[in-house]
Amino acid sequence: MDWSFLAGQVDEAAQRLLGCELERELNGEIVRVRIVETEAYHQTDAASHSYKGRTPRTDVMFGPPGFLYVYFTYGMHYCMNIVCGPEGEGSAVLIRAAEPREGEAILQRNRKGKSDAELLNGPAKLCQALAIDKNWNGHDLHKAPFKLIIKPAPAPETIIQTTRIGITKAVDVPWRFYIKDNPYVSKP
DNA sequence: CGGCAGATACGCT
DNA sequence: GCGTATCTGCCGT
Repeated sequence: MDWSFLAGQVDEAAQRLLGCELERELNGEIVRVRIVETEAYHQTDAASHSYKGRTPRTDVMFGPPGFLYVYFTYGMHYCMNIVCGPEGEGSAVLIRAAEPREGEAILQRNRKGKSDAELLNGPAKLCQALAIDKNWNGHDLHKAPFKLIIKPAPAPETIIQTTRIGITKAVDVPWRFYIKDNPYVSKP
């Protein structure tokens, strides 16, 4: 697979990831979801974990695209990022929400019986639904076993660009992107 | 349905 | 110590 579509500017990569599918294998069963909401984080951006430089925690963000940066927050939640941008630059795209495409029953089981629009409409919910935890931090998506793969897709119809959610620094940077009128977005 | 409190552990000061 | 790229349950409309 060619990862060059994520190697440019991180805000462009965040938009290219919209519409792409994530396919997850769980106990031999397939779960497939479509990304509908993303946020970009860059090392020159005070809201980014990479802002304070390369540390053991943020190291993977400075690597090449196609790796996962999974962090733990609020004492109980995981959030999943896809490392983007050129190697050496600390940038990644947070996957904030997705739309169920296949294996909805499995998502529901992982999400305490929630269904449809409440399965994947938030970064920590998405990780819970797809069973992504700290063991996935630093994971190389290029390599087998492919229990998680990403399938590129053409750009969706209309992309809305706005400010990011839940941050206290660089609050005006408009690096949140989502598919217009999509009911699976975390917060329209 | 909107607002608020509480949960809870880790990285960094 | 402190702040956090969040979610849930509980309260009131």
